Amino acid sequence: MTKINDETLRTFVGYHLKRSFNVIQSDLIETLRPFDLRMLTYSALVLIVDNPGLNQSRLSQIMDIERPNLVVIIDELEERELITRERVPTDRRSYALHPTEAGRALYRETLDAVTQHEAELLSGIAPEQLEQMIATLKLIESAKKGKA
Amino acid sequence: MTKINDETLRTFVGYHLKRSFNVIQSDLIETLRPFDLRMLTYSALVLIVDNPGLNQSRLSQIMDIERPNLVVIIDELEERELITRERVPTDRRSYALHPTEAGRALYRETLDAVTQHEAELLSGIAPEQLEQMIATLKLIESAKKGKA
DNA sequence: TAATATTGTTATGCATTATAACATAAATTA
DNA sequence: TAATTTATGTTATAATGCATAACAATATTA
Repeated sequence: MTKINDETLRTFVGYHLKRSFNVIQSDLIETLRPFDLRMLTYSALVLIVDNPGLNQSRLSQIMDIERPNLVVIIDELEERELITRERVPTDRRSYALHPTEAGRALYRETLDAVTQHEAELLSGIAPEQLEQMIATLKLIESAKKGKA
Repeated sequence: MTKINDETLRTFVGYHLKRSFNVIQSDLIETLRPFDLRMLTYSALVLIVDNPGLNQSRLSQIMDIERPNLVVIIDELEERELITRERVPTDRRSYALHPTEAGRALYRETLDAVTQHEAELLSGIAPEQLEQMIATLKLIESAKKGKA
């Protein structure tokens, strides 16, 4: 059971990002399981509650997924009566997405659960250290190259 | 074109991790494309070159993927004659994975390319700041809960 | 009005990840 | 030693994630 050498990969920031994200993702998946939500459906619900009336195009942009892939997510949320699709009078191509009362209730429940779980997972790390990391992560995020 | 509010999601460390990782991942995918390598096949190649003789079980552990999923990756690397599978005399169940000379050559080429691309992508960020972030990411990584 | 662009959708394919079941071989136990 | 259990690699299968092409309906632009 000799230890494996991953020092070469450790020279990459992306490797560290992926491995630490995996840890948080695993925890999040377990946290959301009792609510029968996956990461993407959860993100969509949160964004719809916080931005009532937005349409699917805008939502897919902020979520960084393609429009076709969002359709099934919205289908599921609508099927579960957590959100509604409403025709927009001024642009009859698009739907305005709104949360239902049940959607807002689930939002509150899950927000508490997710917040608590992440806080517990990261409880050994100083808040200022996390804040500083987030600042750096934002810099990386804004380093994005044009996708064309 | 009103701006979307994602402040709620921004309260989660995981959200920042995912978004910044997406940026690095996109860049990495483009960097590896000319070599006809994907992230997983690349990681496997690097780990095999750096740990010649390891078996698939150990490799799947460090790569955080299931054994069955590693098989196709190893198949591809072997098919391209970048690595070899050799029966281990002392344990005839497992294969010792070794890089070929072509595998080592590709390793050197890609390592240069990936290193340069990541450095360029992150050139606007102070190295000390990145180091500090990596230290925090390691803490998160080690916060992993038992998967049972 | 005619041409072009946008929104949401369907269909499709590929990559990633997880699980069950299995053959072979090794390790453990009775 | 014999029987049981465990480990390794494999196949098959399924769920999810993600990307592209093509389309109908509608809006915008030329």
